Amino acid sequence: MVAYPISLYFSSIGPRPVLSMANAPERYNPREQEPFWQKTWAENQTFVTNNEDARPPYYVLEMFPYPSGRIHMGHVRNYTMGDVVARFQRAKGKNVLHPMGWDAFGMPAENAAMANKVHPRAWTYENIASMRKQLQSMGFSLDWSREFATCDEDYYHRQQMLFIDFLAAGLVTRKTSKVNWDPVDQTVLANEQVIDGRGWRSGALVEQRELTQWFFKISDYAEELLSAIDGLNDWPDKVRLMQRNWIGRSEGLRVLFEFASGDAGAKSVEVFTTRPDTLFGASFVALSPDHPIAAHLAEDDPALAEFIAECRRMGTSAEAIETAEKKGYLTPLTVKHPVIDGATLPVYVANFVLMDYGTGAIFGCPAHDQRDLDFARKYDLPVIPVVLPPEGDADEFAIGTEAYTGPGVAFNSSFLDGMDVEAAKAAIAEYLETKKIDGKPQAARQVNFRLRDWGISRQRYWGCPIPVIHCDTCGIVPVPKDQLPVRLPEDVEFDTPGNPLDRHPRFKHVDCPTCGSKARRETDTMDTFVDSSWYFARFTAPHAETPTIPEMADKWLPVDQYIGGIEHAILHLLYSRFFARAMQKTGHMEVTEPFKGLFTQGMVTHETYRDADGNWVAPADIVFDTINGDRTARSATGEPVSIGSVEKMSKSKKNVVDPDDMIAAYGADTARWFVLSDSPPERDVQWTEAGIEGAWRFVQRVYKLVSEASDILALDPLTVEAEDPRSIDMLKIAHRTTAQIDTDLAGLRFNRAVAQIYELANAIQKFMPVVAQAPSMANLGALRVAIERLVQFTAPMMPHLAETCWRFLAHDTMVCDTPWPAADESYLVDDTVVLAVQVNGKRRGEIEIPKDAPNAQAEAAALSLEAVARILEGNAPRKVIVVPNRIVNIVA
RNA sequence: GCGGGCGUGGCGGAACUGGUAGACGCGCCAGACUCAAAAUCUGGUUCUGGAAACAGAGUGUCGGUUCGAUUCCGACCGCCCGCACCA
Repeated sequence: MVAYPISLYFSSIGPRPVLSMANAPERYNPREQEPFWQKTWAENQTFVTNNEDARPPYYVLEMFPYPSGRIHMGHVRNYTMGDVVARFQRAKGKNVLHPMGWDAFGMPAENAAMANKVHPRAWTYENIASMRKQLQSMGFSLDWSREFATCDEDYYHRQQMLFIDFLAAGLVTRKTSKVNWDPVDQTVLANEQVIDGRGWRSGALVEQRELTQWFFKISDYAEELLSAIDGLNDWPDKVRLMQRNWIGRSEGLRVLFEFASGDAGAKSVEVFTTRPDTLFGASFVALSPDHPIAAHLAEDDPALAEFIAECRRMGTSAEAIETAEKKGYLTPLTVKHPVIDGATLPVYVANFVLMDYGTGAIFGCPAHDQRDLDFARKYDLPVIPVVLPPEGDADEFAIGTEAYTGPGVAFNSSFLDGMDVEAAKAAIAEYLETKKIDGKPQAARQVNFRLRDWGISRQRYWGCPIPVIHCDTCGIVPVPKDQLPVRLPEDVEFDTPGNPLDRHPRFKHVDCPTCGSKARRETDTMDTFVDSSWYFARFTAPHAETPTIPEMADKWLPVDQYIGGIEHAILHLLYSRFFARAMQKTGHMEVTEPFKGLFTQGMVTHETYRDADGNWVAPADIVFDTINGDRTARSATGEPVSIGSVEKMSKSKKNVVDPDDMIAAYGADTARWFVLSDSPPERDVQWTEAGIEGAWRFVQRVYKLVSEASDILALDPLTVEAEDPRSIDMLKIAHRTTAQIDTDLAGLRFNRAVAQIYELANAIQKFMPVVAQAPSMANLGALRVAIERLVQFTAPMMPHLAETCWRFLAHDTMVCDTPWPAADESYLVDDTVVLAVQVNGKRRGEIEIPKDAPNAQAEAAALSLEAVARILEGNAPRKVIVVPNRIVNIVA
């Protein structure tokens, strides 16, 4: 049979399309239909959002992609979910904003420049062009008129304006911080470029190096960012918890320890502790390798200097520091124990003490802190338990290999004995606050945050230039707004590592905007997290001369539904929350929380394959056989291939499926349906060939169902109305499905909505022969309701197929413009309910009784069951529990 | 190392707030249609025993709370995400 393109039959979306099922192709052809509808939507500007539209606004946003060059299945899944939300809300009568852009600055463009001699700009925009094409072939309801890339001059220009405003508002500061330094390549490395302590290109041992850098003062907002989490009710609890822990508010005590011996270059050292109640169990003091006292000691102690140097070769990531073996260097210093007269404690320099948390010095109480305990066991220090667990015995309680960190009462602790942990903390604080060392109180209570200021300086080319000039006379001078943007120069070389801006004379050497004397332009660019911290606001007025138009930002923000990967749960979301506050402070909008609803989706995974030599093999190059019931794989050339574990799709393991291939083979709708089916959206989904084929079959099934239904609906209705309860059953299912899908889509439980749609399709399929045989008004009416709803429910997920089907049902409008159907409550209630009957919690039968029947009736019906009587053996039940309309449990 | 999460048939998963475990899909088995195959349709499908009725077991492991636990609590095992310069 010749597959005529349906577009021949529906050559316009005008008011009178020609409908003829007689000539329609038997199978749905996405290659014809998908481009047709995409073109139709584009020509009609169906998804272009008007800011002035009177309908209630709804802003749905997916985390924008990095333009790596190809979309991957993770993108397909993420953007399909967002599109379902957008199309669903649109059908619900909202004015939906659903934009797309590109997170386009970043390291890969510079790496490509070094590897392939291609300019980062050219590389990036080429990637954007091909990815845009790919996304467009998916049929997403995006407003492409608002598209931008963060590397667009327009965008980074406005970002520089924001920086200048933040600087004026006191939200920016400069201070030193450590970076990974590659001594061979003479360049700063990202954490991911440090592999086992060595630079990824040079292989040289990485050193920590101090640089003066730009920071956003996010820590000023620590308390506010923490407390506002309580209001983020539409965020996953796990993300809220992660953010709380990241901010890490802790109440503790700063305690001065006076030196007893040795030359520290100071009279005392200040430590921060959250467990001052364990002070009587202290057995050492440890300083960060970056502590000034450690530096002072190292001046005359080459061994210590070497130890500190060794610590600095660990790289700067917390992960590297904390997973390294705990090591300490015993200094000649001792300190006086603050609460035990005459006692002294040794002072170590230890690799696990961080300079930028607390005071850079700690006291160790090994009995009640695991890290301290490991350290004490290693260096043979005393372990004195001072907190007794509830029901513990003070004479017998001892610490083995595990520290006790739970609740209890103080003991071995002089005047604290008998107090619980909280009371002991208060008592010791009160005591030390009144004592003086060197004229200062020995302790002060302090609220401390783990959250550090946000370092935004990057010594790289492909980022937003920080718009300031360093003048020897005037100091730091912001570039005047009328001289913005500070443009990235085009003529740069990537032959040598390091920052091309720093060796670019015309960029670097400028005159001071204030005094006109020779000055230096800042050559650091901004962290790409800055770019992604306000793009959601820019989408509300993407062409404005200013960063935002405040009325537009306030109209749309916060984003009603934000969707992206869990890997962004902390940094990106926290930075964006900070940015919203900073933008409010500087008058760019009123909203302080950028994302009202947040959804974090899981990854797309796939089996891995390796050939006999252990090389990874791509799924596209594999043929599967079933031998003795076992699934085996071989390469296209017949070589055996072993099937490995299921892992996140990654280029390195070649277990990737190219969305383009899927779209070419099955069409966008099938790919969309597959990524929504089965797996709950927050969980990882495994891509399987069987799964995609199942989705393809359902596409064809819907098409066939609708075309058959449209034939039946064209029958002449019987003039005599036959009473048919089956039409009522059909309507009940249709309305029940309506109610369920509404809840499921609103809650982003796409997999459940998919299951509902399958059930509706199954029911329609069974009902159609009934209608064909008895085409009464009631039956025809029920079929029309059911089949139209089936098409409407599939529309957000498979929009092209749904539009085609909608035409078959004699509509001359588009389904994407059709209001969402409502469930009729009267079809949702049943007169009777089926209750399970349990004996001792085990299901033994069921009873059907009227809904809301009295408990006594349920009990009587349950006891009259034969299976129940058999188990009771004539004995009276000890107890009967009736949960109305749910269950009866008999305790024998 | 620290913080967070996940674990249910052969497979993906469902189960509202502690109330019938396995909806729906995939796969498989049987049947229909076909010269045949594909496609499609119908039925079956947690495991063990049994012809069946039915009985027993069962939601990573071990234990606890409860009339009743996939759901709550504790310990453990495995996998995943983040850890501030990947995006």
